[in-house]
Amino acid sequence: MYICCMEYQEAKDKFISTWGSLGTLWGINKAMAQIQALLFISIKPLSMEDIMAELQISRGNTSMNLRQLMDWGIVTKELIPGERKEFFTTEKDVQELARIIAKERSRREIQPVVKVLKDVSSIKDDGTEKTKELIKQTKALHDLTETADAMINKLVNQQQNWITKSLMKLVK
Amino acid sequence: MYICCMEYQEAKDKFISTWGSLGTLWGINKAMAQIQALLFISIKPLSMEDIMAELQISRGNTSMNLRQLMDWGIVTKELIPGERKEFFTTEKDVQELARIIAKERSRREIQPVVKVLKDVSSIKDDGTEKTKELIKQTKALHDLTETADAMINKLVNQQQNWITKSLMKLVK
DNA sequence: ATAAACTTTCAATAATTATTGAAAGTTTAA
DNA sequence: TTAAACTTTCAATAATTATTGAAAGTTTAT
Repeated sequence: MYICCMEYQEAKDKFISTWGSLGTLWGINKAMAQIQALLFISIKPLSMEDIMAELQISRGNTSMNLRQLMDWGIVTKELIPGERKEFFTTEKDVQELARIIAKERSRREIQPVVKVLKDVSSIKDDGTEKTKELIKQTKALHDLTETADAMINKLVNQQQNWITKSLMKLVK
Repeated sequence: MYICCMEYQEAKDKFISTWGSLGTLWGINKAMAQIQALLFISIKPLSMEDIMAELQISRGNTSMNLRQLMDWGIVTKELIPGERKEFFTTEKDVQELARIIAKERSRREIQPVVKVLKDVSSIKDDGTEKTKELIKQTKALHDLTETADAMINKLVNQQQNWITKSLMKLVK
């Protein structure tokens, strides 16, 4: 029994810490990613106490990061009848999770950059070579960023269905 | 003429600082992203002095970040005949840039995570519900991450040719 | 071999970002 | 209304990450 639990615990810890450090990749901080990871593999909603105890983080930290996860739309409060405490769950479907994250990142980070690129690439061409280069390169970046963003959103919006599978074949 | 140059300078500064703060999105720091941005819109190779002066950063900082950009394969040294100094250029084609960045990020960050997810999802199923959940969820994440990574790499590897265009239509 | 011109390294410092914990705020039960 | 149970806020602090600058290293020209 000891062996069994060690195995589970070890795998769990490894998952949570890895997912936590991956946080930067999808633009969130360590604690936020770890809380999400913990909820993601939990078989029931967790309270703030549970999260604090599992991840060894303070009440304030837990509260603030849960709030952010809720702002992202990844975590939701769960009211359990007869319980005074609040409980939390995360979206369990990876497809839906990916969809939400892609949409939020696009809105928060990519769209503002696309706008700047558009503005910069729209300055008046005064005929100098450096201005021409600035316009040309920012325009290229604008088009690429917009296209990539659109494609990721489209892809992520598909259910894991025949479309994705056909695309995989086509792209291969 | 003053107006003209202000316009250019303003647009340039805006581009460099925006691209710099976007750095986190593709996993590099501000100075690194700014150096790359500066080179990206420059009409000729720049020396370390040029970069230091333009971005107002120290010699050491410039040196270290140029080195990292070279490690990424985004920036290359240019030897100019008769010049003692080293000059630098960045990849100017956005498609190629995207290809390099996607490949490097995949190698540096995504692959290690895929490996952990694979390991974690491969632990022995001891029959408990929590273990089953851990295995199920990390497996789902593994598949998603691997698929997404593969697709991004594939997409980014295409030249902006008929394939990409057909995909866009299909996915729309 | 020497010195000038240049680049790299790295310990010290600064800037930024994350975390804590206790006080203030809120909700519920009695 | 009060007090207990709980959550949020936020100034202080800790941890992390970026930046500096000067010393050490390298290359080239003479």
